[in-house]
Amino acid sequence: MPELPEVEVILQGLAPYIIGRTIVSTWYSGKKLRHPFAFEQIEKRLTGAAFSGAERRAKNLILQLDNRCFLVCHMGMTGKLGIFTPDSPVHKHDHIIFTLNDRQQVRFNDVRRFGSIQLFKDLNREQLEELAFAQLGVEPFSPECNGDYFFQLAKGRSTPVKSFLMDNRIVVGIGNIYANETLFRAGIHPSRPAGKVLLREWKQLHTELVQTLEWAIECGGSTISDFLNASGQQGYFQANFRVYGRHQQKCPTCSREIEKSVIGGRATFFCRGCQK
DNA sequence: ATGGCCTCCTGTATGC
DNA sequence: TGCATACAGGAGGCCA
Repeated sequence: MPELPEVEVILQGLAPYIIGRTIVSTWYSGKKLRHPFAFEQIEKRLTGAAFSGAERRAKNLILQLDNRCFLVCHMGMTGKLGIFTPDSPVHKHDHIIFTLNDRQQVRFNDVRRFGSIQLFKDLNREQLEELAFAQLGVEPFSPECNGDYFFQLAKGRSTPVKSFLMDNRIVVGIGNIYANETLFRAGIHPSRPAGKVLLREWKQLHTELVQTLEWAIECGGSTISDFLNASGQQGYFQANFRVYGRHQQKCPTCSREIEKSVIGGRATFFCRGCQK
């Protein structure tokens, strides 16, 4: 589910509800998540602490507390963070609930449990970056992410350009949906070796990438099966998909049939006519 | 170093 | 209707 736009949408929806609020109590289902949930430590360190900031890094949501602690939330495939009132029924796959001093609750729900919430303590933002995110590539919206950057890193690489785009050591936040959509919009065939993509094509691809991600955020993200924002609403960028999930349908540009293949074990959609 | 495959987990869709 | 199987948005680990 959540790629960069969806995480951004959750962030924007969540932040106004939590900033300045204090954690009163924490509940944990006890079920195993992608990374162990340090329940006892979190209860001990965060009870009484207030949220002082919230930001997105790659597909992580970083929630900053006012006592040199951070909660790093990753949604995995099916994770959701939402705001609930205490009387709304607990869902089957709710795993973590923070109750705040205004009685509202932040609930982490994750059917497949590929997501996680991790505690980082006794450090500042800079140290968190080194500790948790040192291996990550550039943010798509940052100035250092541009056509030249892609071109330089892709030199000599035979990996398909789609896999290259989804490699978070290169650039973060791009999952299967936005890799498919961006490559279509840039006119680049997903299985082309990354090293064979020309500089001008990388520049075009970068432009399309930024525009697609921005547009998706404005649309509230993409809801394929179960993405919901922090208020429980669906996104509608899926209405603007041009290739993702549209195999055997006509290409919106040239009317050829959109094809489906598998690259790096992931469903891949493309138009042979428009993407070279 | 690189690229490809597998796995964690549950729910849903598909085919027999 | 029931059952088996494939597949789904992420990402890290393993192996060649």
